[in-house]
Amino acid sequence: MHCKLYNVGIIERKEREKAEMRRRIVDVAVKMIVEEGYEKVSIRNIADKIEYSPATIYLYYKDKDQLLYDVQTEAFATLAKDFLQKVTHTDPFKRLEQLAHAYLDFSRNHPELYDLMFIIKAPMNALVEKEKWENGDPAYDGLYHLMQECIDKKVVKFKDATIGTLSVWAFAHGFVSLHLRGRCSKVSGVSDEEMPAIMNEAIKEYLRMIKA
Amino acid sequence: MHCKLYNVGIIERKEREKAEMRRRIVDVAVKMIVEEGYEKVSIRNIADKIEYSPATIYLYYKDKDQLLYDVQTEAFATLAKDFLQKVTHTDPFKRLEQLAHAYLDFSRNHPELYDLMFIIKAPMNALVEKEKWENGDPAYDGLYHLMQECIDKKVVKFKDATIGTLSVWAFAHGFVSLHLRGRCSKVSGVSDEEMPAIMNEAIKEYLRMIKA
DNA sequence: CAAATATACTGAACAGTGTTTATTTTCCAA
DNA sequence: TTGGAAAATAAACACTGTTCAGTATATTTG
Repeated sequence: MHCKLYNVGIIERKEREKAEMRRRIVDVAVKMIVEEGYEKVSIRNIADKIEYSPATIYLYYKDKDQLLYDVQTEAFATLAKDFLQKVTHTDPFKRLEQLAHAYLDFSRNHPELYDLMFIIKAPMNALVEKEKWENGDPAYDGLYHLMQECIDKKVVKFKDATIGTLSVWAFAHGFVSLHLRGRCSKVSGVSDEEMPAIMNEAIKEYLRMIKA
Repeated sequence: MHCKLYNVGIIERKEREKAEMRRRIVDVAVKMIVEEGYEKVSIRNIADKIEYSPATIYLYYKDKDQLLYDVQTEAFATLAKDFLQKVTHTDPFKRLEQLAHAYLDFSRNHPELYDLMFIIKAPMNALVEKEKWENGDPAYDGLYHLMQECIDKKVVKFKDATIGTLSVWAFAHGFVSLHLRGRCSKVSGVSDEEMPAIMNEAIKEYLRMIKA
């Protein structure tokens, strides 16, 4: 007769080992994405580096999208760390300025991670029939509450926090993504070298304009 | 002795045929990208539809990136048509408003083309060691000159046309691309259905803010 | 401890991708 | 008609994500 297999201690250890394996997979994927670029991240390359067969990856992740979702989680964690360290001011509008510049800095320091977080489709495929994007939510929420505070204290022109939040985000993301995907330089004499300076200038001007 | 091969008429016909083949390739690629999505566009699928072998494509295009660059050219041509039809006002600021809304409309009517034009990396790889992005240039130039006119007539707050142009473009593109790549819905209760309305609202508010 | 079974892992294959090369077919000029 | 240039292709190469049958390892049971 088939009955209780494995005692509780072993089950716990197996779960721990499963989690550890997933960690190893995600860690090596993050390393590869940062050091060699997103395009070099393949199941086979990951398998090579952790010294397992490619098929083994599929015992820990349903597909590559799910794996990349966990890599994205990691990327958002490093962004959160940046924010926590750099967004310190007590004045809400100054905090908004710090946040915007921290966002731009992150995109420059970790362009491949930024790509995975905000541009690449793959990790979002892991969200089908899920209603929340847990990875992006904390960052969005942080900006949203900051925006709400700015509205409450009447330091910005926005009336609606959602529109204010999305507007600031879209403005920054628009610049970053056009630049990352090579659409800015090579149009009418805007070179790649001058882009960071122009972006900073534009963001400053935008913040000046939304200021109440 | 080896001497003048092919008379002039035949050479001309051959060149015409070469151009016609490229047309067929690009046309079918555009059709596929619109009807089946960018991901379904492969050299083999294109070859199937034009009834040639995959290797033949490489007699007319160095690689897929070069092919996609020509598809992008086509996409920009349809955007230009939209602009020409919809951006008609004599007042420069109203023309700016028309342009912004035409841009958003285009992204909704042709999301896959928008992707190829402004997000996907591949077509830009065709530009290595080229200093100008001929595809994007006319659209950028149009907005730039419009912006310059707005600045000259003091109907916008911008002082620098480059920053003004890039700012408006980045703002619109930021919204469109975040939405297209599924980053907007599924964050803190912003659903996919309400996004177009929010985007219109945000653009209107932005234009109000840049107005002098 | 040995046998039975549940779990972990992998080699090999499948179906795709972009691209190259050797070979064949088609076309044109002498 | 024949020699040679040009055009087209079949087949292969080196990748990709993914699946599955079969092997190896762990763990529980008799």
